[in-house]
Amino acid sequence: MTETRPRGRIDKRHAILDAAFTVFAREGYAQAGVDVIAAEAGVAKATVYNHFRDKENLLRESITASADEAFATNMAAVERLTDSGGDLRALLEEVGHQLATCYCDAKSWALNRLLAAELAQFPELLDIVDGRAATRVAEALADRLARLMLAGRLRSADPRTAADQFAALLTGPLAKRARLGTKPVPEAELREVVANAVDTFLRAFGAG
Amino acid sequence: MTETRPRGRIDKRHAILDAAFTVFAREGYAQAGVDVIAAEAGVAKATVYNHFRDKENLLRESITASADEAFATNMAAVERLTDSGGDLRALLEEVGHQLATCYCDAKSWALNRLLAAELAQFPELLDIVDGRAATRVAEALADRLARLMLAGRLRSADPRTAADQFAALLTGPLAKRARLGTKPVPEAELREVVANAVDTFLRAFGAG
Amino acid sequence: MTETRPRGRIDKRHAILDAAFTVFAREGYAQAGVDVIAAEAGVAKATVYNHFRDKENLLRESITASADEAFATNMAAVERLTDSGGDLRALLEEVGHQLATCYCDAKSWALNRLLAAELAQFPELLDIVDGRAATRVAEALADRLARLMLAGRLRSADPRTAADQFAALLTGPLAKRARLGTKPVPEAELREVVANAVDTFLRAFGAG
Amino acid sequence: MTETRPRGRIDKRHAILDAAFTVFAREGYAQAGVDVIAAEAGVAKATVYNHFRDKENLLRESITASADEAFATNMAAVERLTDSGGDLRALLEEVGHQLATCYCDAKSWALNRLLAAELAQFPELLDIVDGRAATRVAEALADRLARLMLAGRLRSADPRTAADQFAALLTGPLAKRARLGTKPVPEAELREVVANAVDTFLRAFGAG
DNA sequence: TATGAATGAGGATTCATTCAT
DNA sequence: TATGAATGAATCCTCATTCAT
Repeated sequence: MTETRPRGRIDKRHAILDAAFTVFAREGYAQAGVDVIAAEAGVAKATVYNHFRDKENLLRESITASADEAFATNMAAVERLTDSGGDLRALLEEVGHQLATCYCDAKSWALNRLLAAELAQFPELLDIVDGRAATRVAEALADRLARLMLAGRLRSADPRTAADQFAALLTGPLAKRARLGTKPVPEAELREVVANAVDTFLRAFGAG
Repeated sequence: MTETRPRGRIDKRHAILDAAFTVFAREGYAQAGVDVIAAEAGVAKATVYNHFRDKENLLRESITASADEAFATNMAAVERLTDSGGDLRALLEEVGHQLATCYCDAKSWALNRLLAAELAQFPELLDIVDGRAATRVAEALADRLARLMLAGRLRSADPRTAADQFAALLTGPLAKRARLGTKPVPEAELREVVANAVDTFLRAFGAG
Repeated sequence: MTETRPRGRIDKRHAILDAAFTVFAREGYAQAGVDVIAAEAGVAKATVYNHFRDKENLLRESITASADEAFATNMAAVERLTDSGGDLRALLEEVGHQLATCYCDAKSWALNRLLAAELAQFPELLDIVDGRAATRVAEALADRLARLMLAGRLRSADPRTAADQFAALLTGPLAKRARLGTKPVPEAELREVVANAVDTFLRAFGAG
Repeated sequence: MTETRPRGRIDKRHAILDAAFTVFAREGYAQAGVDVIAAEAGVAKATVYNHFRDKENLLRESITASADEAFATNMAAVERLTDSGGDLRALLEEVGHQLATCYCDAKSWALNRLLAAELAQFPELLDIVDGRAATRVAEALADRLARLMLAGRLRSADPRTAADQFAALLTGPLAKRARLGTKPVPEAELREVVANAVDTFLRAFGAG
């Protein structure tokens, strides 16, 4: 009763963004109907237009929100890559596992597919996702690896290359096993992929 | 002049398939207009429907043709991975470069994006591409790596894991630099990616 | 000026129903274009679809409305068949004339032709027209004849048969002279048909 | 082997006409597809166009053939109305029954419905059917009734009116019971309708 | 702001018809 | 003549968007 309206506004905006992402991911931008999104959000079609000028803008905003969300979870994983002097392999596996879990989240796959789908039509979307999530996460990972190199826990090498390859060793095999996200990857497989990635990474970048 | 008509049918079918793939890749399945495809193929819209019952089927067939094409070029690359007793790093770099070139081909990116885009709507497409190209190429690569392991040129390891990781070390960094195929990768960068991939791969899987 | 909007909805619905019946009758269901109907109704094509889900449903509803209309006029005629103790022949001729006028109305012929036309495709249409108009009118006519029999003004006979035959003696010859409704029947001919029908009817069913 | 071709031509023409009438009656002119007709006739679509210039002409010709057929059967019935000095009621019932059987033939209903359906678009069709069947049969019936009047077996009256009413007393009730031809009329009902018609007819037109 | 109604532009698909063999 | 292929026009229906309340 204290905050009926200001809250309601925000809730509606959120509901629409959520619905939009869900529907866009499920049906693709062109196929997705604004009425479907409105229905899924529980509002009238015109309300969607009141909040987000047009369909294209709605896509942009829903992707932006989704990228921000992905950034937060990915960063949480990367930030755990802090040298506490313990077992490096165990640390990498823990971080790798957490990253892999992020990648395998349904919304993450959806974002990637949606991005790939609409990239040709809306190239700015890649800038949004890169600028808000992908590049920043990659840089943060490179930062952490650089510190491990400096600390002598990894051999000296280009940290960006190392970061890209670490990520690639996770996402490549995962994409295959998850059938681009259309199939859940069992925990055991996920751990295997992570273990293989870390093993190769350490053979290539391990100190000494 | 020698082959007026029987050729015509096949030519038309081919022209439509090509046009379809181009337009689907450029605009996405839902956005793509059958009239646009017909125009691009230089036939009447109804002719498209005579050859390919409906739009969905046209997508399936154009993806199938595209997968077959991709399979041929990728296999040509993998088959060069034959131990001639020479420098293994050079051999891997040559094969890696050829594979990387395949991946960076515009049609290859287009196929991947289109696949990602329509996967949610048409899951069978992934089966088509996997069954006709991806899995077969991966297996062939694993086969070649297995023989190198057997010959003692690589350490003993699971060849499928090795193959997946080799591919991942190429595609991951390439996807990033090519912005999922929307930007051409300069030859120098491509060579750098390949060199990095081979370097890491050899550190991880090299013999002795 | 008093009733700006709420009226608008209903007006539009009515306009569409009228236009639909006109166009369906003129061109047949399959040939009729929804755009033509919309234009005739003065609304946008999509508005037709907003009100009546699809073309088939629009046919059903427009036939229903038309049947209701026909029922009203026909019943008004039948209800005048009330024994006021006067000249029976004159009474029958008056009622017959009014019925004949109903039958010869352009909309009535149109309904019959449309019904015949689409019966093979949409058998339910006959149920609609029978249930809403034809059967009810025939029963009402039989009721009135039964009372005349009971009152001794007609000989005792099966009232339904008598009703059917009375109607047949009107519609049969009228259909011929009106060329199934494509030609107007001059008033003189109409009176002649009615007189002949009543004459035969009274010879067959007159009392004593 | 003696007459492969000349026969084949005629057979094909016939097959197409039959198929056309069947399909037109089943689906209506506009809805009927020329390919469907061709398929039903077992020929290629273009062959239909070789024989019958266009769809409209095919309709005209198939209706003409159908009208000729109907004329033959109806005339056979009317011609039995010959005063052999015997029981007039029995004679009328026999002829009435035969006529009723003609009317209740599936092709006859189909012709009537098709005619009603396309009358608005192709008014000449009514002239064809009238000129080739309806009017001629009605005139022949009037002729026979005139002779019965002259012979004193029926009272003197306008023979055309009598003929029209005799027909109407059959077709009216039959149309109702057959649901315009969509439902078969059991033999018992048919006999009842005929008996009622003859009864009324004889009360109205019987001698003395 | 939230909504129900209205719309115009567009898209998949069908079909009568023609052409070349 | 009989056919398979090709086509252009038409048609149903959808959908992003706007307007009036």
